[in-house]
Amino acid sequence: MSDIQITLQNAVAQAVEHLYGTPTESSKVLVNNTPPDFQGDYSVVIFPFVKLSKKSPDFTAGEIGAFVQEKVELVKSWNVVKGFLNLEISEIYWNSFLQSVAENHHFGKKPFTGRKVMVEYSSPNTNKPLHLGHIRNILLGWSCTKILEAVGFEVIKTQIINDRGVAICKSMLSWKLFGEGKTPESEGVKSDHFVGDWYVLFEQKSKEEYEQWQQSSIAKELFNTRKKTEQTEKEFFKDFKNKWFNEYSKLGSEVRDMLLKWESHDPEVMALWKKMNNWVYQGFDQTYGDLGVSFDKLYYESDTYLLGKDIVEQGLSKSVFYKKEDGSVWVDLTDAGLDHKVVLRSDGTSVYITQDLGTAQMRYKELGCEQFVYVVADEQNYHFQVLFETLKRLGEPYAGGLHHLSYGLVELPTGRMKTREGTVVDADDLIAEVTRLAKEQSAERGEIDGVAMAEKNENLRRVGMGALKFFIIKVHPKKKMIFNPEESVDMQGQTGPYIQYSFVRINGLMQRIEKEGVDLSMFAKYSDMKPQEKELLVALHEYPEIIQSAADEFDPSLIANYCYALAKSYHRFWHDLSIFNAETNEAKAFRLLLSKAVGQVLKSGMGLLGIEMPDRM
RNA sequence: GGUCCCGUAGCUCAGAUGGAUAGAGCAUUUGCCUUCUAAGCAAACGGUCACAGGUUCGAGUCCUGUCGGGAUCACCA
Repeated sequence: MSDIQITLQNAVAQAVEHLYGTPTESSKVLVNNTPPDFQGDYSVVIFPFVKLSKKSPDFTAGEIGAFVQEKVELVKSWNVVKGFLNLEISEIYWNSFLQSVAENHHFGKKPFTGRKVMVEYSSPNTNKPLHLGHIRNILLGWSCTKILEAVGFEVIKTQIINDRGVAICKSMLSWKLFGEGKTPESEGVKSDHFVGDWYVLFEQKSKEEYEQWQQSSIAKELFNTRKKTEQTEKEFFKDFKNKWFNEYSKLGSEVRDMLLKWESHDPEVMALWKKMNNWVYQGFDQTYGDLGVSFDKLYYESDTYLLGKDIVEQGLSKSVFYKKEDGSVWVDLTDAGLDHKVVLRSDGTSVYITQDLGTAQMRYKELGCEQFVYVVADEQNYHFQVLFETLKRLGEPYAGGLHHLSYGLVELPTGRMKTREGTVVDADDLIAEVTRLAKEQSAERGEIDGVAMAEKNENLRRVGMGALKFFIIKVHPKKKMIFNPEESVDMQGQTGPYIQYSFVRINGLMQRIEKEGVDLSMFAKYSDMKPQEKELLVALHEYPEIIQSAADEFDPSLIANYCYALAKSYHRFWHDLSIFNAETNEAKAFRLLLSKAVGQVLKSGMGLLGIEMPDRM
């Protein structure tokens, strides 16, 4: 609710009490924006008061309208349509509002409140490069950090790196067996892709080994004795794959051996592990840089995977957890609609959730945040429900401030991306592709042919990335997304470049103001406001509320849709009205000031999405 | 089977706390650059808001059920 809407709510509530003698809670009064086809700026829904007035909706609206106009100076006029009271706000209000926006680069943002939140928005595995799914995760999370900052939080941006386990051992073993000492430099391959390639090779070699093994007499015998009725050989071996890898595979046993050596800190394995992970980090850094994101604090699973044992002890002593005869420890969450869940294995080792419990506690002690946001795909909804509920029962002080920003998976028109089928959309490829597209389209237009190469490249990089980022962020996080690599991302219509283009138009005006030294102070004498101008003012007016709801709901798509709507209104305004050649000097000043304000808000809003504005395009 | 999420135009998506005739973009068709950048503007076409009940002055929005799609229910991470 904006200040003016609250004023109107209060006035209506007063009117109802005064006219019909029944006190009404002002927050219950509905004050919406008036739809474009009607005259007025804000509309009050009158139906709820009809019971009190015992008169017709339109008559009631008239009585309330007269009272409100009397009471609130800023209400210039009112009219009634079918039970809706439409109120028009005076130019004085809009003019002073416009001036305050144009003068304030932080319009819509709140000052620092002293509150602190941690956002974990990337959790990559170190055995392969980042892909489109990671991009959605990272962009949503990054935008979320910007939005939380805008409402006054100090935000600690973190990533947890899954740098240990079977997966990275596969890459390591594969390189050790077949690598012949090759390096990313020697092969001229981006270093995280280099590591990923060895992982892929491992899977390939393992598949070959499995196929060969299926011909052995042991395999034939297993098939004949254990197959289910009607099961073909192919089906049987498909199901058997994990068991084979764990019990019969030579590569499988070598990987497990390597994992054990890693756990016992074998120097040779540790050296190899560090070497390969460093290659991956180098590659990740470049991709993060291209995406324009950064972190304040890094967590490595190799440091945290043993955490959580003491929290299990605490849980047992508080009787939040219970122990079975075999020594495993459990939590019973059935009364919260969840299930029984293991928190410690019978052999005393951690499971995934043990680690998360421990990490949460450690972070709280270390960072002192009151809120924690985890940006993780919706596959893990259940896990986070269990995690949060468990922390709550343990009485952790931050338990009320935990939030899982859950988002839907990115899918291809053919379904989920699959490494095995080679349908994974690689992050670096995609970034290169959108940049190429932006350059191609710019060349077709020829608008900035004369601009210096470096400046041109930077502008077009922003356009390409703007297209990609907007494409992803405009969709509500919890919805799954379809991405068609054939069509890639658009640059026309409801897109990032569309919004950037409206900014570029404004930027052109601002440069001209500077060159020609236009005096904007006479804007306040402009009184004949056009609908296209009012529409922009109303939109600007909503910006602070939009940021607040985006923060409350952890939903950057609200900002994206807002920016699009604002840009759309601006394009219409630009088309319909002359700005520099306006009818009067007052109109010219007003439109230029309005343009300036719109430009600032667009830049600010897109900044909350992690999208930079080009100067020219 | 239990729990959760989704179902809006041919396609991709908007539709705060229930409010006025359900909106954009893409695609298709058609207009608009001697005037501030046409990555733009305007128009046409396109809908039983999955279906059936219910709540009420009013339901795409809330409740119940049905049907479709997805996720998850490991001493995996």
